[in-house]
Amino acid sequence: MSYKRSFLMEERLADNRQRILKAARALVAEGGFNQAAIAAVAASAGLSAGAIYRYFPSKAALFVEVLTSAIDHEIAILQEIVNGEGNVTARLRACVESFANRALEGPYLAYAFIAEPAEQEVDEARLLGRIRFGEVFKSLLIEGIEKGEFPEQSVDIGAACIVGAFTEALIRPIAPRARRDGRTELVEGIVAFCLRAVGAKIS
Amino acid sequence: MSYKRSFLMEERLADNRQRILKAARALVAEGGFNQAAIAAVAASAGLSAGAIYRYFPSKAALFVEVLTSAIDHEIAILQEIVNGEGNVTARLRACVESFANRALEGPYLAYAFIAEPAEQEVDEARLLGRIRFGEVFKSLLIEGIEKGEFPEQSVDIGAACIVGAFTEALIRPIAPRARRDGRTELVEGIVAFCLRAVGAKIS
DNA sequence: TTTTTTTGTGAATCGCCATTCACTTCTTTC
DNA sequence: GAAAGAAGTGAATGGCGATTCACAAAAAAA
Repeated sequence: MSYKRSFLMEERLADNRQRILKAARALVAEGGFNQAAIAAVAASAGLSAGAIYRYFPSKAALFVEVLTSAIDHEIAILQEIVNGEGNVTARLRACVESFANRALEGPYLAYAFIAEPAEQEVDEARLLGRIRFGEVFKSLLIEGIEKGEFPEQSVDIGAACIVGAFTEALIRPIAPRARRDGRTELVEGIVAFCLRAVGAKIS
Repeated sequence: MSYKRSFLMEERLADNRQRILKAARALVAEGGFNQAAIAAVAASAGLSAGAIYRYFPSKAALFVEVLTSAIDHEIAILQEIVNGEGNVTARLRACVESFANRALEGPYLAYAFIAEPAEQEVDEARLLGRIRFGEVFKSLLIEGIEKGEFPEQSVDIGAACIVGAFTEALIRPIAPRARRDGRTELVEGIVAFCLRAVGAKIS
């Protein structure tokens, strides 16, 4: 009667799904969303174009998942830092540094995830991601103010500004095909900006 | 022999061109680049689709011009402030305020100009615009440091961060269709953030 | 093994718009 | 006013790539 997938089958399917996601991410990483046509993703994942649609309802859905899972990962890393040791200022610094360094690691990927135009849905996912990043910083700001490390200030706006600030500063060297020298200075500059901006004592 | 356009004819042509630009801007303002198909622009300008191509080589070129001229206008306003009276801190504040207020005035337009996905060329123009905005702030930063109003700092990075910060903070309430209450607070929050960030004395 | 259900294939379809172009209408020249 | 040139029209074209679909291969049920 009813069809029951064997365990191996289950696994193979799950594996296919993962391979599709991985292929998509890789293509985005090397050429942005443009390079990542369904046909290309399929080929790179060793499947046919049609098969993709057994795993994802649409191209947009696929890329939303690619983006979202990347963001999840990123957020997890930041969250770990936030929950870690040290005073708030140090942790804020660590967050910005960490994010910036990883972004500069894989330029195109970061560009695509931060700024490259894509379909509506992907864009919405991106906005959501930014908001989530904002939340992380917001929690730091709140803690910092509570502990007297930062002066009273609007945490919502501050959080958004921080995200915007380092995001923008990162995109410039990333976007076209800029060199990566001065990377340390860049990251340090961004960190300094953000720390001053929140009113941290030591800059 | 050779055809010479009468003065009236010249004028009518120039007028058409302007009308096309205006129509395009209006469409973008009300529905983003998506709403602004060539056919729609043409209709709205009282011309046929084909006619557009007598004035602009391509859709991209048209929108690049729309965007660029809007940016020019914006830059001119900021430049005026920069060249004006008062200490650097005050002028920086005025720039941010002025920009933010205008952006909140016409939400969709600002969104389109700051963030909405569009064709490659338009995007490049947008990046260029951001850089130009950056230059304006950079000049303020340099002056501020010279005059001792701001501490020593990386002006390039700082300028980029400022643009990113207020841009991001503006987009959140703008992007979907947010309310405009708390506008004053928003603008004030952004200004405060930026002033602290550059290390201005009074915040 | 045969039947049924699921998964995979990839060429054909389809939608979407910018762009073109054969033609009409208006301007200028003679 | 007629001829020649320019501007305007809008339906047809063209390209692109996501999505579908008729069919094939593979897996589970019988």
